[in-house]
Amino acid sequence: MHASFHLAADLDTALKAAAVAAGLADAAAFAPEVRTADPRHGDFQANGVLGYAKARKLNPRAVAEQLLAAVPASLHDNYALSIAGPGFINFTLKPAALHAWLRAHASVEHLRAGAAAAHAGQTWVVDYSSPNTAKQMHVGHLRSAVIGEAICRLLAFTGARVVRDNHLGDWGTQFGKLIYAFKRWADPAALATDAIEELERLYKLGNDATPDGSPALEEAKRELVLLQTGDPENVALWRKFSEVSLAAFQEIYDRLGIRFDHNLGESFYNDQVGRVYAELAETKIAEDSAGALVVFHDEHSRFKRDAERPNPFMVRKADGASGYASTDLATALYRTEHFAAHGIVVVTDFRQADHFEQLFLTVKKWFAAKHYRLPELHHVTFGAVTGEDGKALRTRDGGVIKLKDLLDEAEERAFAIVAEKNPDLPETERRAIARAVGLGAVQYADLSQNRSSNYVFSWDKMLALDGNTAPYLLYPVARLHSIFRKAGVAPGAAAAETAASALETPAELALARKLVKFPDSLRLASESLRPHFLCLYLFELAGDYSTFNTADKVLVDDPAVRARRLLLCARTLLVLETGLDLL
RNA sequence: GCGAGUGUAGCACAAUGGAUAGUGUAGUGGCCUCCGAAGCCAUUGAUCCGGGUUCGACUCCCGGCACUCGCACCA
Repeated sequence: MHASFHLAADLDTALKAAAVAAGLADAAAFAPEVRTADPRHGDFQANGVLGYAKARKLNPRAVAEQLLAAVPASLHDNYALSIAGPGFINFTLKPAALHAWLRAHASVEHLRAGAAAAHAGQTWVVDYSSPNTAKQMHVGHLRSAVIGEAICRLLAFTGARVVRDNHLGDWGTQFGKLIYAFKRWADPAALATDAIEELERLYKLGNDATPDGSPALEEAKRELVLLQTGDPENVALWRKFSEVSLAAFQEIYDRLGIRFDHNLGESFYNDQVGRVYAELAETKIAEDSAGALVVFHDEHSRFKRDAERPNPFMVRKADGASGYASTDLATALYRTEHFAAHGIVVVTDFRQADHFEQLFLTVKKWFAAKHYRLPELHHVTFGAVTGEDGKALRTRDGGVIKLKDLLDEAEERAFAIVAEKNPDLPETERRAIARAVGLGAVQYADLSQNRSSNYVFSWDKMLALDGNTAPYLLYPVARLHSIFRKAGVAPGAAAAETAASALETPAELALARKLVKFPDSLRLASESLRPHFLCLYLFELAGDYSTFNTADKVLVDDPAVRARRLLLCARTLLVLETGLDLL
């Protein structure tokens, strides 16, 4: 039945053609606005008739009738069409069409093939996680990593070449301080056992020992100059800091299923900021202000200069040093030129919104002046993680929670639950389940909401066995595998599926209707860079499956009924596993 | 002070300008000789306030209020 993957997109195309065929005035301007519908009304609905008719003083119901009369006959094979209310067009898939969709989408390749249209042939650079080296990752680093990775997977699944880039904070004054502290107080034994922990201790020592105006700070600055001018000892130390840090980060990334293509930190752009200065000065985009090189965006009400708010975008500090604005500018250029990025996505918390807005404004002016191709620029923001009291999440004694400890606790808590619910399982299996559920719960809890406000962290809620949580989604996966074990067939075995009879019961039809909407949820999630649309879809699918599973027994004696229910089970399992794999 | 983000049931969240604002938790009442009850079914309860645009507004615009955050050499 389906030439393409998106039923909504197909309907949109069909209605546009129908508008022309029906000879509607100004048919080219008609936008059908097809979207998934509330199941009470059908599977898809077209809302565009209302606006179109209103603007031209036509009766919307009459326009809708003209459209339906002009629609290709083949559409009626697959859908029941109706006009409702003031002029909505409703499309309800016929059971045979649902059945055909199920038969046609037998593997993840089938799902991927159609989805690839959204970002086909494009290169997207995604900048996420991006911690500072010489410090451990803490709870504040969780969201960028989790959200960024989900966005990468969504873009890749919809056809993009994705460049995962970890923009490490590995350069700047703090490394002078760290070297200063390292040379004085480094503990070789501690370095051998837990290097990142020791580096972090030295980092704090270095900070505390070098207050403004102190001789120690001057000494730390000299260490930094030595580093920047290639002093072998300091360069070697700095390299060691990076290596130790990356090794520690990778342990976390492994647990979260993240593997970066590049770790192009700020240091990588150290020798590229000169070009930024030169081009911004030459094009008069940047100007001198109190000795610093800055860009003003006066034409933008938000960044307009006034007595209270100078609002500069500081490209080069008065002392000649580069700041993060300059490296970020160089980074944007590198990603555009070297990776030929069609889009750049930066995933950081919302507090950096002003910075990135000014950065993007500057990039636009700069690229336009130099006739560089401008990629799509997206800043994906999210709120802070807070405790249940609404304040920043901290340990009991007020310290910062290490990401490693948080992930450990997630696994332990999940293990306790698994041990209680399934005491009969062997230890190794309980551990494996606990890892999947615990880590999955942390990631899913983060992805399932689209909050730019703060995110309240609650162990009880994220590990709850019901509600929009990872355990709730993993449960039907386990049950489905169990059913196929009992049935003695592999999910998706083609021979068994040909025997399937027509879908019949309300629960079967509801489940099938949900399954065919998977592509639309992917489109929504990937185009808006908001993974929670996919989470919501999977949650609803899991619910429809549970209802089906309770209402209709799969392993019944009638071979045709059994075959069609196994077909439904196979596709549910496929979509659930494919969807969860993207998160 | 200026700017940004966020305000949806007791709590936590959803709603791509569409039809009667969805879900989870908590509360109440049902469902296991039956493929995993980590489940299912039923039920009570909400758009911060005031204007505006629109055939239609949680959504867009204007003005308040509340909370969080950002405002020149840290990233």
